Amino acid sequence: MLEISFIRQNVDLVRAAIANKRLDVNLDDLLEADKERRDAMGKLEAVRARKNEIASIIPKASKEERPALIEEGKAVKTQLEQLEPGMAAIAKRYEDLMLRIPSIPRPEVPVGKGEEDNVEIRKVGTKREFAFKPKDHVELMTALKMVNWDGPRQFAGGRSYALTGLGALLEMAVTRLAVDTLVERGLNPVLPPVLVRERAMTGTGFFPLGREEAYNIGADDLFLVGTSEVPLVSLHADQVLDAKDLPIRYAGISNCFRREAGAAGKDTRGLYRVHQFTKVEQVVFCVPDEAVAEEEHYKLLGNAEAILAKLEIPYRVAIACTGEIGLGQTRKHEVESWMPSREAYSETHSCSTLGDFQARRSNIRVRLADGSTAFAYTLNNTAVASPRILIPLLENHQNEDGSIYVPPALRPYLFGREVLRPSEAI
RNA sequence: GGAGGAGUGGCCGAGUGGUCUAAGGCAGCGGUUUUGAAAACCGCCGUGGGGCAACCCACCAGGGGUUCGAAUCCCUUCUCCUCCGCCA
Repeated sequence: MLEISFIRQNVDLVRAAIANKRLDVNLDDLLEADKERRDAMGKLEAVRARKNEIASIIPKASKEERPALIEEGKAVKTQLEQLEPGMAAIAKRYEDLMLRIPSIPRPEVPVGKGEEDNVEIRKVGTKREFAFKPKDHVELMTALKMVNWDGPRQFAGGRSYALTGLGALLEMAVTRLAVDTLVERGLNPVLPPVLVRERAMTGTGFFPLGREEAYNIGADDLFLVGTSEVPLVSLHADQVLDAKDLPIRYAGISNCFRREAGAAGKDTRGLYRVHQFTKVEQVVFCVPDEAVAEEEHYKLLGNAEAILAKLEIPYRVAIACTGEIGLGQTRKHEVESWMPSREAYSETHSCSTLGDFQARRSNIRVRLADGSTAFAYTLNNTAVASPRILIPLLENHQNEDGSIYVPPALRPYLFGREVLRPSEAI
């Protein structure tokens, strides 16, 4: 969410952000609603002022004066009752529009429409040249008995799966490797709730635009989160943080649930795009200072890269163009891991700065050194998301016989195994 | 799930229908004093909105109601505490 006075004073900037982020909200509607709201508020407040005035005069008035004042008070009350529903409707329209106004992308973000306009920053590691025909993760995992495909798709629906045996251990291994790496780097691990109220979804910017993407537990008015960013940011909703305690850095570990509503029929093979997955997510709260936020942003990116290095996965880093960054994001880097079966670098991590966009919606403030308050800045980045990360891990580390090389960093979490072999599958 | 109690500014806390325009304390900010710091003293000090300004409006967990007037009374939702029940 942006500040309305900022929007009024920077109409062109906001208009450009809407166009560049390819959103369809109409800024003129908002400006009109704002004008209407202020006009209506002026009228309403004048009546309320009179109401308050009468209420304060009555106790001091003589017995003779009172009846007339009470009569006027009643009239004023009737007037208020007539004005208030209109005011509520105007305010509702204004608020609905405000929730759809994006944050302003930072200057370094390239203007563009889609993925093809993202700008590659660097490639790390070298794509492996196979001396044999590499298998994809579906074949590899099936041979290693790492996954049960058919059962879940029958009883739980499309895009469902069950990780079994070494598959289950491997997901826990990459998860634990990521958590341990982050804890060593000063992040505080959190196992948060994944079932949340609407306020948390709106407060973090996923609603109203992403409503179709979330599972709704209708009977209890709760939603399953698509990322632990939602509960982690909400952890400090309605709080005033002390600047001395910042930055706060969390490592959230959770299951994530996504309906993939706009992706019907897309990436249906294997474990690339699924409805439920496990993710370790980094979330940071810092003071509202662009330089500090930038430093934190690159630290988060560095943490993700350190994990990929331990997993020995080749990847590239790109800065996402305006058309590819979300409503609240002011800057986003994607980390894309090399996936041999897709013959492409595909997204496994997403590192974002949101400025005070989420903090305004969630009412997260900071008390600064001079005693004043301001909205905090928030940032987040994936550390590891599984099973998607298993795709580059298994495909890049496969041997001709279908066995899998285990990078040393992962071995302590896999009973010391250096190789996973189909013949030893559990 | 049942019964009872509670929710007031960054924090603690007073306030049971009318100068509440929310006491007081702590914390914070500015100053005096000091070699420096602490202490003491003086001043400032909730958030948001409207207005050039004087000033006005809203907010006492959320929503609704009663009243000329609500932090205060009523209904409802949420959260916390105590006890009981059920359950991992």
